[in-house]
Amino acid sequence: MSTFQKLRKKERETRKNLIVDAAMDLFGQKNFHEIGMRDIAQRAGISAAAIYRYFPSRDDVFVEALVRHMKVVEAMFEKNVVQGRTSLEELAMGSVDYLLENESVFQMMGHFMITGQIQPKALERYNAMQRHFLDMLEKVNNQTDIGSNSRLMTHAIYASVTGVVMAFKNYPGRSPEEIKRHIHRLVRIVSSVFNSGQVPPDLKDIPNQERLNRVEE
Amino acid sequence: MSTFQKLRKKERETRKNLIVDAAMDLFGQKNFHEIGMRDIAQRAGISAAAIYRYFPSRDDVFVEALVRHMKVVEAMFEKNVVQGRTSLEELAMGSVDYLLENESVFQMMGHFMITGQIQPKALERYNAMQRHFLDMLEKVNNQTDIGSNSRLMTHAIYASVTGVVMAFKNYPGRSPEEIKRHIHRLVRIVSSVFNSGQVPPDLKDIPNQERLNRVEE
Amino acid sequence: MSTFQKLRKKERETRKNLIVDAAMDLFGQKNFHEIGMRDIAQRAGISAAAIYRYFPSRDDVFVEALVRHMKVVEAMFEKNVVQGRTSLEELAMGSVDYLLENESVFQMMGHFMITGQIQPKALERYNAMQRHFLDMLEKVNNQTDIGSNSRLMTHAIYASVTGVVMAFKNYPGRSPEEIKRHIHRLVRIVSSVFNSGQVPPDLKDIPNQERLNRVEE
Amino acid sequence: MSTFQKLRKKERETRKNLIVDAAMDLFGQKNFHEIGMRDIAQRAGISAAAIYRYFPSRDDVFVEALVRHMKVVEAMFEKNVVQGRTSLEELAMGSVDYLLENESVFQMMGHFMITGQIQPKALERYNAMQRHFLDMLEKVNNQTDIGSNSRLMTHAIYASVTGVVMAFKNYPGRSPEEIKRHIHRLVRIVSSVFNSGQVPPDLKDIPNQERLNRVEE
DNA sequence: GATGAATGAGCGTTCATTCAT
DNA sequence: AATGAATGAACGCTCATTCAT
Repeated sequence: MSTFQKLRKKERETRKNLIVDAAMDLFGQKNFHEIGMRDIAQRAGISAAAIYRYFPSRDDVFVEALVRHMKVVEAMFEKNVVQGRTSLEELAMGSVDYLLENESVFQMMGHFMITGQIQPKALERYNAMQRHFLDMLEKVNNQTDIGSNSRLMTHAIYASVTGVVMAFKNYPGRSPEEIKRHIHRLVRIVSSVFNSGQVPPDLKDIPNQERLNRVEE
Repeated sequence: MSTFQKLRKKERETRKNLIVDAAMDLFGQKNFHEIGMRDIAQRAGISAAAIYRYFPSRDDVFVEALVRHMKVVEAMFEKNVVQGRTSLEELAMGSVDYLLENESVFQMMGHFMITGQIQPKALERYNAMQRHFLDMLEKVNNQTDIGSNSRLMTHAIYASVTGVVMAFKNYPGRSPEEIKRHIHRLVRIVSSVFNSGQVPPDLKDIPNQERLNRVEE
Repeated sequence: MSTFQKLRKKERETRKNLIVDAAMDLFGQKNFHEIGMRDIAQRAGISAAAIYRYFPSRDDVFVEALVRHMKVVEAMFEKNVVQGRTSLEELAMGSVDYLLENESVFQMMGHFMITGQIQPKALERYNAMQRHFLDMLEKVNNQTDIGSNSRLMTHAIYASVTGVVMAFKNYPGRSPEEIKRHIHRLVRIVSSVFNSGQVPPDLKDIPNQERLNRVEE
Repeated sequence: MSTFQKLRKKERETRKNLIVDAAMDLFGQKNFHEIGMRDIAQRAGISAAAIYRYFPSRDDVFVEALVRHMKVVEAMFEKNVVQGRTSLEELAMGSVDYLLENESVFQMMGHFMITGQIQPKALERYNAMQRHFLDMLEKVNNQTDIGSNSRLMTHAIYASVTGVVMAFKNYPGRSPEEIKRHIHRLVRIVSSVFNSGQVPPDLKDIPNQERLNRVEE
């Protein structure tokens, strides 16, 4: 590839970033379905039509935005998890803080969880990320041997921590600081009970036929 | 208030109910965002314009509908809770099933939780309802004395159960039956660990100044 | 139906007419595909959205416009044709004059002839009208017994007269009067040659198998 | 003009041809209105913007393409016409077949005939071409001396043949083969009646003042 | 001379909301 | 009180055309 072409490509990448950034900004302010192409365009300082030079459709802009964030979160923990230097609480707390500090990611996650409406292409990417995150969580979880079905426990922990943010992030009438402190407390409680609590005996291991079409993969 | 006025008011209340009933019905059929004023009007057998005699905007109709749904859930447990005949798991499982069976209630809850965009008046109603639900949960929780800050624990449980539904209700590529089974398993795990797990000592009681502006009310 | 309802219906019909009239006016100025809903709306003095209260889609507006004109033309000749008081030239000349005086009908006919793109519903109506017109023409034609396949001759005459208008109606650089005079001359020539000319022997009658799937019906 | 300039001009002509060729090719594949600048550009292997170096607007490209097509038709007959070896029927049939086989040529002709909207410069080209075609037709017509105003007759024949294609090319519900057969029959009828039919006496010769501003030129 | 980028205007259609009756 | 009518604003998207490089 010629230097000229490289420059072109880089420039193009830069512009894509501009658009995605604009979309992410807006996600922090409005509901997914309230964000129009014109909004994104205005925010990015270009015309709505110009977006279509970089993304084939509206959905693709959002998919790209989501994927970028996922990569950031993954990278945040990857190293420590692999080296076994992370506790469940630490991982949970880190994820929670990221969501608290990145309104748009929170919004996007929520949107996809709630509506379930997601393009196949986007779905694939989203799933891959979620699976990877669950893998990390499971690895950490396994270090604290609790002698029970680890994937199921992982799901429960994942859901609980997610739920803490979902349920209280926008708790009305409280300042961001109060909310953060409250969520932190709840995360510690959740981490603690999952570390020390007991699991129903029949859920310590999932029956075989259920494993075959496990929910998690 | 004259008898005449009373009659007026009652009639008005009846018509409001008709509209809300229509909205609630539609909740079971379509995505919350896909329900238009015309849909509600048609279902209620009136004109779209007439709805505005009773509700100032579309959102208000929906909030009202949501609140009614939640009252249904509360009523489901009220009696047993008061008589001390309900376990944490039972309460959690019942709530979860209701959300699973009422797609749009789930969607609206999520909508309010995630966007945080809700009109003050509607917010008040929503909060009152949520507080009442948390009260019930706390009452049940207190029956199992775990010697720790019960309101905080209640929040943690509430968040965890909520999170289980949020995170896995739309888990892609699974049938509703598989999802229901999976969520049930997770709810049992959550209930169990919260019943038997240990809480960090410093969170067993919240410092006084925090109590003063408690998050929950 | 109550008087009130009748009034409503009539009023509604009036408004529909307003819209159709606007569409027909525009047909005289622009190409079919250049006429937008906003154009029609502006011409009719209403908003674009209002049109959708009376017609389910853009196409339906045009279909309605076309059908109305057809009915007018049919009615023009019906009586005289039935009573056998019309000559070929008279019929041809009348049709031609109608097309010359109703630019929009000319445009619509041309549009449908050329693009062939027409909704099934509209197609059906258009065909019915054309068939009826050809029937009238054939009846007139048969009065002048020329001892040849009359339907085929009818098609040839119909096409020729149509072609005279198509080919010269917009002949550039001529005044409407000049054009009208010229077209009239050509119509007389066409009528005359068809009345007196000879038809190829093998086309005096169409072979049977061809009749079975005759083009004309 | 310098050699350098000549080369320039020739090169320019070559590129114009490339573009027009592309447009002509596309005529065979899509509806005239569906062909965009990008389509033409892609086909020609250049950028859309580059077309504007050679043609001021989209319409100009199309007019040029149309004119070229017509030149092809003229060339088809030129030689035989000059040598007096062509009959009216042969000429008509050849033209008709060309239109049947080149859908978009037919569409564009119709487009110009019906809308009458055409830029002056393009109009000039179109007219010149049409005049030339009428000249050929007249020459053939004159070989069969019918003792009448030949230009008027030529117009009538031209219009009739054109009309046959217009009226039946898109006759709905018929296969292209059926349509072709039918049109051929009609062309033969038209040719025959014009060869043998009688013309109204007063049209055998056009009055002088009319000749002065004859319609045909 | 040629191109990638950009854009304004436009498309048909929907919908919550307002208002005269 | 209730309604039919009306509308402005918005939707995602396309396209001929312009322009800096």
